[in-house]
Amino acid sequence: MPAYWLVKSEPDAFSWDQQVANGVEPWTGVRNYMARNNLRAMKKGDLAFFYHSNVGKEIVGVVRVARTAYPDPTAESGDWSCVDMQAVGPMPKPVSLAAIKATPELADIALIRQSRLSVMPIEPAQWRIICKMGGWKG
DNA sequence: GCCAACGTTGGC
DNA sequence: GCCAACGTTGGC
Repeated sequence: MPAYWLVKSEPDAFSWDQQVANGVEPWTGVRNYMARNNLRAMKKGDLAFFYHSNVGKEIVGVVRVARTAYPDPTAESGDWSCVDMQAVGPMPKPVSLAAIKATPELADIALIRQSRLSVMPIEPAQWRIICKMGGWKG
């Protein structure tokens, strides 16, 4: 059984459309220890929501971990990691931050509680609720 | 564009 | 090792 995650990207920097166009994409640039540790805990086949921060503020798609953590080639120094993400498909109905905040069952989600974290785990129950909200047929 | 939250840095 | 200053993220 796969684990579930949420990864954030500013669409101005790297958008869902680019992820889809590229197919498999290295998820680089994470420079936060908690987020890095989450990257390192990912297993091949794990699924993650792709969230657009700043612009859109909604979950727009689902990606799969295609390669587990390896040294981030974009890091000039330090002990940083990245994984490879593969686009699985778009959310039929993107799930907005406002909709997540308005859902009592999602009040504890890290997206709200730790708004600055860019890579975070998602509980299976939370994953199912968001999939339902977005019309995702997993 | 502002500002709150919060992680990181650096002086002591 | 503490903590103030600083920088960054990200919602509004």
